[in-house]
Amino acid sequence: MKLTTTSYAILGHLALRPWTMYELAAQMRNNVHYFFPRAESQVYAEPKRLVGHGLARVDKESVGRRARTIYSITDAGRAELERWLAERTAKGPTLEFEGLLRVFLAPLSSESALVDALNRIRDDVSEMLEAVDRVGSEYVAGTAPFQRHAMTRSIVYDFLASYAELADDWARRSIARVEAWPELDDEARHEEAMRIFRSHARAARRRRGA
Amino acid sequence: MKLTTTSYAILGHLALRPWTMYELAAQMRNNVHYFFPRAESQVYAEPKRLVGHGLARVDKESVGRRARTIYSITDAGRAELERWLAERTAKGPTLEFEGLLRVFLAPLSSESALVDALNRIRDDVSEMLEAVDRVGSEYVAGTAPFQRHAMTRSIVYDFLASYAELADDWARRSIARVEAWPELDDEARHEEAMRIFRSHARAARRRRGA
DNA sequence: GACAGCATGTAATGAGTTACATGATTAA
DNA sequence: TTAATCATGTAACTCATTACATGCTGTC
Repeated sequence: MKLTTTSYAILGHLALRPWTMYELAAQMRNNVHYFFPRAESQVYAEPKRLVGHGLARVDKESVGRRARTIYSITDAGRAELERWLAERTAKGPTLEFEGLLRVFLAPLSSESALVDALNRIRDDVSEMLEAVDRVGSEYVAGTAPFQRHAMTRSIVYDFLASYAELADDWARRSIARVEAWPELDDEARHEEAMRIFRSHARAARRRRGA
Repeated sequence: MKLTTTSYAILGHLALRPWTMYELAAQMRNNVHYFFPRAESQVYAEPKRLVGHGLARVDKESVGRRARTIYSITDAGRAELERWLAERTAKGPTLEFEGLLRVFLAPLSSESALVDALNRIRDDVSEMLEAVDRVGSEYVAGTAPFQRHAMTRSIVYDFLASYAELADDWARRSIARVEAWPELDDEARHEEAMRIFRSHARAARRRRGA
């Protein structure tokens, strides 16, 4: 029985309540999408495997002539999920960031391409910023679907919101830096870059001290 | 001719200077690993495809009886790379974060499992923090292999360092929050969570105002 | 009568990973 | 002479993605 992390993501959702795959796909899109993105086709495929392993159960219902399939967790599923949650995390966080690769390779192209890449990043981040904000205001209003889990959700939310804010702030200040380059000579530009390296080095020292 | 982003990552490195794949693998491990992670086997496979497309060239050298294969970019490769760099970025940044999924599902397990997951995250992040710090001090010392690209590299570095600092700060404060839970009643815990949501909502409003 | 949203998939493909294998060189 | 590092891959696999395809239901 080989389950993937995706399997446990779905199984975990089934432990919260039963879902149709359509609902679950929507839920994943709103909630875990920013730290565990999966294609919809996966969301539809996984539960069948879970059923095959006896970890989930299917119930057929219908709305008029349209069928809907409701999946719920079984006792075996709950046990397996608990086992997994007690396990040590397999993989550290990974980031995949094509835009940053373009910044990295920017000396090979033009400054305008660099600014374009940074602006494109801002567009992508602004979507995340909005999504995060939407979820946040649901919790503040007390209307979130899992309001009773507000404490743990606030931890996840704190990360996601901080991350999105950081990405946007970084892109903004970087665009400003690049736009200031034409006014600086080589020496001044280099010195300005060194300020960045040094400020993070200072932060690292503070961290080690604490 | 279908090239992947990985192809362009390699091609971009070849545009900086010729490399053996061994050197390049090491370079990727130190530099782009945190925003564009790829298995070593990929790094060895890609250049052959590039050669097949006429974008790179191989030269055989030898150190004693040991062969080394040096890859360099061709004019066609440089042109193709320029074309790609002018193109609009295909994919936004994505994060894959199993640890955060465990936090998300924490209500299904124990508080100690939650703290374990957060501590595991800190371990993973501390590696990144060290790696970033190592690279940063090379630039500060003026001994970095691509010192002449310090300006653009400082942009990439700024993101990576900020990100690692954020992740560590977040994990720390979250552990502290969870550890304070036993001293609070339900009401107080909920209120404490709401403070998090509200503080990011305030940040969002400021952002919209600006 | 049309369109947005509900609901569920399949087929083809592929990019990338894991695990392994091999051997030369150099510094301790 | 042992270990680290230089150097280069292959084979098998698998997880996941892209791109459809289909049809019902409720609402404007």
